[in-house]
Amino acid sequence: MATTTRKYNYSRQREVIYRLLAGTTAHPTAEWLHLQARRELPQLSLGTVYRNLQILAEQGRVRELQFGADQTRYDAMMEPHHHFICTGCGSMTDVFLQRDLPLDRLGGIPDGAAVESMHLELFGKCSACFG
Amino acid sequence: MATTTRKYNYSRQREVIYRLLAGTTAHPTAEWLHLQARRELPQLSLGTVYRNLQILAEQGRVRELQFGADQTRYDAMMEPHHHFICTGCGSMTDVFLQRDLPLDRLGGIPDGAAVESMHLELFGKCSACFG
DNA sequence: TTATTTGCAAATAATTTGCTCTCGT
DNA sequence: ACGAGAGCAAATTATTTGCAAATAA
Repeated sequence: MATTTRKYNYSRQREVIYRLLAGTTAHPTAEWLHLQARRELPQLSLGTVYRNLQILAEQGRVRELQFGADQTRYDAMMEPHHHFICTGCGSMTDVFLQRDLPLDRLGGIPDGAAVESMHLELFGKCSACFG
Repeated sequence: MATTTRKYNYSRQREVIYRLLAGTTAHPTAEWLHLQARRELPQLSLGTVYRNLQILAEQGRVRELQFGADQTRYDAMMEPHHHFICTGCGSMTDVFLQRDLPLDRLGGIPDGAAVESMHLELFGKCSACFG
């Protein structure tokens, strides 16, 4: 398979986007990043934001997150971790496992399949949305 | 909050869609369901499929699934369960936990937050894609 | 100077919606 | 009869892409 490698030049836009993403725990969308980044780079286009988020993901500096929402969210926290998602306001909070999940307690993993990573989604109400 | 209730009439289209979904473990997309259902209901439109999948979800008969893909997938298996997702071919397999996950091993759940449900995503290669 | 990146605008693709008509009760 | 559901096409929305000009190496 042609895992065509690729060369990455420096780009100010990309670093601004990355810095913003690394500086928040809010798991923002491309649109939010665009809005923020424009305070520094008023010409920055949304297309460029998307392109750079893709590149950052290829570089392993950023993770794309999906959950029942319409927009992809991004995360610069690359330590393995999981998420608590508030079903009230949609906010995502990082959750860390103190020990690995016991894979032996899982049934139904297809024969011969190799699990490479896992992501736990916890749904509920955050304190602001419930108490 | 206005959880506006709603009345549901019987609809042949809806039941065909549900039956197809309940009859497969493949976690199909709206498009696949549309294609299949049209063998029985040649006039069925894709919009109707989407509308009915939404209603079925409201009724708690169907679950919407998202994972890094572009298309939403649907699942009529409503027992709590989790998923193994092949990063090669994108197939999803149901995974059942033999015991509940030990929530006490999780760190970082925001104070005062109430976890209501969880979904574990396991990523890896299925036997066809790796061996 | 050569490949990469940008900004802009136009193109995609999945999903939703408006409208009129038909069906379920 | 009356509201719920269908079909169709047009509209939305997030994301991607083509292209000419700008930038990095």
